[in-house]
Amino acid sequence: MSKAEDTKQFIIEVSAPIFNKHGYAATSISDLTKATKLTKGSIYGNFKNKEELAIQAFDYNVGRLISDIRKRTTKSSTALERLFAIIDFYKEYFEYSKKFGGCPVLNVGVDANNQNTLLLENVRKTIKKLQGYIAAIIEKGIINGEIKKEIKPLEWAIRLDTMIQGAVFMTYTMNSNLYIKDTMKQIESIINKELKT
Amino acid sequence: MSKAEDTKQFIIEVSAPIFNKHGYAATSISDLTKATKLTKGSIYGNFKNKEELAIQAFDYNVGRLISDIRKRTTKSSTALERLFAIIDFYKEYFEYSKKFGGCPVLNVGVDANNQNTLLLENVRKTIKKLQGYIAAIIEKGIINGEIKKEIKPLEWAIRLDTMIQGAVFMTYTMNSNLYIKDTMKQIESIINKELKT
DNA sequence: TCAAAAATATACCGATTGGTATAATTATAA
DNA sequence: TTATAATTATACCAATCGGTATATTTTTGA
Repeated sequence: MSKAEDTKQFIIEVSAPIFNKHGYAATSISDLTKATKLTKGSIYGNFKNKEELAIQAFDYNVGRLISDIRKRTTKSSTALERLFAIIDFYKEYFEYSKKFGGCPVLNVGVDANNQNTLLLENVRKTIKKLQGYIAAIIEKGIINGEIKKEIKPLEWAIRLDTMIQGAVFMTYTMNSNLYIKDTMKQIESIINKELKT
Repeated sequence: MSKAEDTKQFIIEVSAPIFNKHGYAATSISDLTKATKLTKGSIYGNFKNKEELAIQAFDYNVGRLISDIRKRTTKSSTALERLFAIIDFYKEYFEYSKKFGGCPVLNVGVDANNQNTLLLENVRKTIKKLQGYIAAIIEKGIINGEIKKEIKPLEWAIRLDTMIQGAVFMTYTMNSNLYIKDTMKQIESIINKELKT
């Protein structure tokens, strides 16, 4: 990586939690020059404008997030174990996601709505990717005979993802881990009662 | 109501959906003077500053929301019917909440986090009020013998509310009613299977 | 080593921000 | 009806906004 690519990556990494925490409109370029100790020239030399940087910052955040989820799940071999690995991951998500400045899917999803089409489109892609990933695990479970064959993979992936996002919102807004912890227990119970063969 | 009180109320009503849709930072005073066709003097004559107006706008939105939920639920007499009335209310929430500029609890909850303490505090009060309201219905259901006596009212009220908020987030972010509709069916199933005597 | 190229810093742009002082207008109560 | 008070409009403030032109510095490859 050249010096310039280093700088570009550095700007993204420093900007990502700031954008995520404060939102697009409430993050000024001067917030970013202060945090990076670089100047406007440096930032605008590496990014066309504020929007492009915000998008790359979001992509950086969700890239790390999805990579970490994959790492955790692929440690397990069976589909059910992988599902429970995702649940376990989200049990610690309140602490984990603080380094991003909060949940990027939730924050940018709400922030970009009615405000920034490109950012919103990237959030939607991320959600679909996550749901597709969970659906694939469920599908594998059905093939392996771990999960009931009448279960519709994507339908249940969406259902679980929706519950998780609700828990993340409540936990951050109320500043209490209670919501995530309880929801994850609830999901475990649902998997055992309704999905498991 | 005096002429001045009329103006104040008018400013709140016009500003409320704008703040909710675009967020606190992304809403400028000039956005509000354009929408109200009033001037800065008029707005600052009625409100101390932007924050005070944003808080009153939020309170106006959630006031209407909670009032409408109460109206719907008190039509029914039994606890179970009231729970299902709330579920039915949220089935139409995507269309219903558009007049607010989206869900005020979700939008302001995310927007105010790490940004505006007073607004966030009002969101928390609203969430607690809603959860308390649902818990009271469940409690009544237990007393009436409609709901299993081992059910913990507030625990389940929080659980249902968390699922609802997740569905609202997903529906708005993905611009699809699918999420709310499916989650409400899921909640109906949970009530029938786990809460009902 | 050194010149060309790339990256970063500086200085500036017009526009807009939230907010205020004051002038003009309107409502209110005697 | 009229004087007073309250409200709304106008004109302005310094600060900040996103962005750019250009000067300076640093990196790169021959």
